[in-house]
Amino acid sequence: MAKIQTKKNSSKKEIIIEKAARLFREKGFGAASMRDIAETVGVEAASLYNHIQSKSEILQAICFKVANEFISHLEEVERSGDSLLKKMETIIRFHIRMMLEQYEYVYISDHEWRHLAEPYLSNFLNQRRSYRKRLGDLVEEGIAKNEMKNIEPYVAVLTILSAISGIESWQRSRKSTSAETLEANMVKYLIEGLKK
Amino acid sequence: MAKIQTKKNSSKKEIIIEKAARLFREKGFGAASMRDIAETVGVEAASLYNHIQSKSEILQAICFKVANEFISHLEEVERSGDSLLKKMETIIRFHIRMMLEQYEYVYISDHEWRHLAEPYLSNFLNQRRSYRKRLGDLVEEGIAKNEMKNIEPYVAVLTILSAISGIESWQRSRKSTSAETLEANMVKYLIEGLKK
DNA sequence: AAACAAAACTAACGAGTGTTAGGTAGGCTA
DNA sequence: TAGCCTACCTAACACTCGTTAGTTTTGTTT
Repeated sequence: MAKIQTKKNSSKKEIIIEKAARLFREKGFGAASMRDIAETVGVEAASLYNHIQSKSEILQAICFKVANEFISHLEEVERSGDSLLKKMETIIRFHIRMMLEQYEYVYISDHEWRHLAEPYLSNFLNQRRSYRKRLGDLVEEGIAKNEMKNIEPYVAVLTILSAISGIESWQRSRKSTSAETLEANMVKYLIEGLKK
Repeated sequence: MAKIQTKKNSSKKEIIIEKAARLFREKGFGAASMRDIAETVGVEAASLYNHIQSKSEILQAICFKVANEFISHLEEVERSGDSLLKKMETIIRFHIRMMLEQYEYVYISDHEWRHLAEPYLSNFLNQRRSYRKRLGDLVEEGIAKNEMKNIEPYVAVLTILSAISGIESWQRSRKSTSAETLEANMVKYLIEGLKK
């Protein structure tokens, strides 16, 4: 019998994913059980299966939602007529804001993707590799056009993306430094370090 | 009955920790079972308990070994008479080399510490916070002495440490870029971005 | 050869895992 | 009102988990 996707169904599914995301981030994918998720949703574990097909499906939904957002933003930036340094800054700011506004989802996509089942795992890694390659091409062009320092593009991209992903550890203690200060200073460091 | 620590005993314990580290890194602490570890050691799971006290103990040993190495290196650098920029460069290079040479251990200390049990968890986080604070003080002094750009010290430290920890994702595909290129270019990016 | 301790083994424990089967209450439509 | 579908429930299955108990093998020392 085919599942009919009603409004109620899809919104409950979204609630489940949202609650699960919180738990996956706090305890890790493996340590967060279906019974844990069910409890925060306010339902028995078995009832979750009226809305989702498996625990894996939740992880897949989260990882690919995030990946798609980054890819489509990149395509938008690539089409723009900005300078290469400006393009990189736009991308860096987008990453930082995603990390601030969609913390749970981005964190999981960064740290729990290894628990994806095949073929989603390979798929995810291919998208990731391709995304980084395209960022590297932007840096390479920026160097060629004398906008940027001669830093090996792969290493520059790795440095930038890793630095941003470390905002995760700021999220746990948001007290002393504001989000604005964080964004402004990290952009300053990463962009001025890249600028010729 | 007190356990007697013979030479054989301690070396077998080290083997167990080494093999476990590999598995913790590959599958995560939660997903790597004692039976997995036992298999790679070439023994039954129950036999592991002749050498270690618990699965947690393995994680503790790894995390604190790494933490202690970083702390004692920092103390050495603090005592040196180098400029502040040079001090930071020394620390950055040390972090990168640790990431290259003790990949498994450093990775686990970076990513699996959340599975530590109390009171080790709090202890670990305190050491981490104190370490970052001391790095921040170096940056703050570097700014005051006009050696460095005025980047919020906490953000600068976060950026540096996160960037380096991202070398993890390079380790998985070591083909195109050599370790030397990686170190040289990352140091260049992080130091020149910091230099006034 | 006898004695001893270290380190391996088998077997099992209690708890927790994702998931399925089968049943029931409540609301919408014919 | 009768039928139907959705979303919940309880109960259970077939594992796997870390760990312990009790026993046997192995290797060294007297």
